[in-house]
Order: sequence, then structure tokens, then C-alpha cells
Amino acid sequence: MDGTTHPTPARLLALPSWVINQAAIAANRLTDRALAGTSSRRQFAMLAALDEFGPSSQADLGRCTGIDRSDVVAGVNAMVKQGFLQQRPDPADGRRNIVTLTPEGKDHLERLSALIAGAQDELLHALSPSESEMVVDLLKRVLDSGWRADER
Amino acid sequence: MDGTTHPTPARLLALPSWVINQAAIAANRLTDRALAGTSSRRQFAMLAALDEFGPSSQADLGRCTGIDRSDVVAGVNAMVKQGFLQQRPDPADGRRNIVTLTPEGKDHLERLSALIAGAQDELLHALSPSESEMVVDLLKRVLDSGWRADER
DNA sequence: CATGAATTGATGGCGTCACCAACGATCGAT
DNA sequence: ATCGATCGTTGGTGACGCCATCAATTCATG
Repeated sequence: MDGTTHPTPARLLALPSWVINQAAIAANRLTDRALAGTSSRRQFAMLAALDEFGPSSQADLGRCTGIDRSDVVAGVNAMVKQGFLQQRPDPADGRRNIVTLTPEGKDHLERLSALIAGAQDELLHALSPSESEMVVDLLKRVLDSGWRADER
Repeated sequence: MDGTTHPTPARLLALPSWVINQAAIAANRLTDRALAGTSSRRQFAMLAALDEFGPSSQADLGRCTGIDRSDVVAGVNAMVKQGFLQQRPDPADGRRNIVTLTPEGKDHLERLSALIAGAQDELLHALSPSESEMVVDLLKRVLDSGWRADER
């Protein structure tokens, strides 16, 4: 190896899973830096879900965001403590907690959303808008083809 | 929320970073299951690099695979212990260790390669070959546009 | 040649993440 | 009334990405 140049092995570049993972590493690093400790990506996902679907149980929250039930707990607790979420038992089902987005939570969501939007631009500045759209659409089809954690 | 269906929030589907990350989660899960404890993804990357570039220092190994120097150590030690790698000091540079792929390591690499190839097919079975190629090419351009860990 | 900057292997640690197993409580269907 | 499924919760696991630091060594500078 040269020492000054660091080419990537062709065997890795030929692996979609490798390339996708490296892209995800870059994407996560950029968004984490953009968020800069204000919140985690997971919490943003939960806020976004609550904003779009309204009050939900924690299990539903986890399902639509792809987050494990057990991991939703910590996120909900933290954001309740911050005043972004409200948690109350479901009167119609004693098992469930109904989680609601507070106005402060909504504000926080919009704040985070702006920060994350900037990260997207950094991440994809090498691609044209139509190319960016193409990557996203293709990857969405990959996701739709299955392979959530519990399935299969 | 419905409880039986679990739609993904549009705000997340609109984020390239989110979609890429979810795809990476699926990709990693599939490859990890394919490897099934025979080796880690990291170790495969290191084997692939050594096979393609020949004996390298640990630092170079880490650079071309995107693995931190400190994490290369553990991987090398483990694979030396397994007989897949050989480690000797560089006579020309007292700081470096020269890591070499053994014949057993080469065999192991090919074994892992076959397992991982299967995972790629599972991952991308919803896309045509040309579409798969397109995703990979586009993501490679994203990677080329920078954002390795130490830069910037 | 002497000095300081840079690189290397290595250790230890950090926080996040995805995931799993289990539990008591509760609900639903039979 | 019973059994299976679902809920929130706890606890834990392993891999991962990353960082700070260290002594040893090399290299570039004067």
C-alpha cells in the first residue's frame, strides 16, 4: 500500500451492502453533527411520527419508526421529562400508554427538522436533485421488499 | 394509529439520511445473519483489503477500509489467533507492523465472500440488476464527495 | 546533528445502536 | 374461565464508530 493514497478494495466497492453502510455512516455522522446534542435521531423519528399520526401507543410508535419497543421507552421518558411529550394511560386499554406531542415538542420538532435538512444538503451535494430522488426511491423499494426485524 | 398497519411517517421517508440508514440496517442484518458468527463484517473488509493490496501496515489497512486504527488492532489480533493473518514488524520502519494474509486466511475470505454474496441477492431482490448498479454508483459518488471521519 | 512534528501500534474508554429475552399486567377470542 | 396475544418495562448483549492518550519511532527542519 502506498501510504499516502487509500484506495478502497474493489471487493468492498462491489458489495451493495458495504456501499450502503458506508453511506449510512456518512449520513449519520452529518445528521448527528447537525443535531449537535440537541436530540438523537431516534427522538426525531418519534416526534415526526407523533406529529403526523397524532397520539399513539408506544408500540405503534416503535412499529412505524422501526424502533424496538424497549428502545421507545427510554426515548419517551426522556422527552416527557423535557416537556416535549405527554404520556397517559389509555382509558380504553389498560396495557397501552398514549403518547401525545406537546406544543413545545412540536416546536422542537421543527427546530430539529431544519437542522437535519441542512445535513441532507451536505450529504448529497455531489448529486443532482433528480439523482438524489432516484437513490431514495430505489432504496425505498428495497425497504418495502421486507426485512423488518421480526419478520421471517 | 391503526395498530395493524404501520406506515412510515412521510417526514422520515423524505429524508435521504433516514432512508439510507434504514437500508443499511437491513443490509447489515442480512449480512450478519449470512456470516452467522463465522466472522464480523469488519474482519471481512480487512481480509479483502489484504487480498487485493498485499501485505500492509495496520494503519493503511484501517485507512482503506474506513476502520479506525484502534479497531484494526482487535481484528488483526483475532485473525492472527485464528491463523488467517500473520503479523511481523516492518524491518524498514520500526513503528509499523506488516500484516499478511495466510493461505488459510485466503480460503476463509472466499468462504465469507460466498456467504455475503447471498445476502446481496436477498437485499436487492426487489431491484433489477441495472437498478442495483445505479444505487451503488450513486452512493459511491456520495462517498467520493468526502466526509471520512478525520476530514474537515 | 539536534530538535520538533508527525506517524504507528496499542490501550482504554465512550455513547449509540439494533436486538433479544423475560416479566407482570391486561385484553381478546373461544 | 382459560389461553394466547399484546402492552410497557427492565436488563442485558454485542457490534459499531469514534476519541484521547501513550510510548516508540521516523521524518523534516534548521
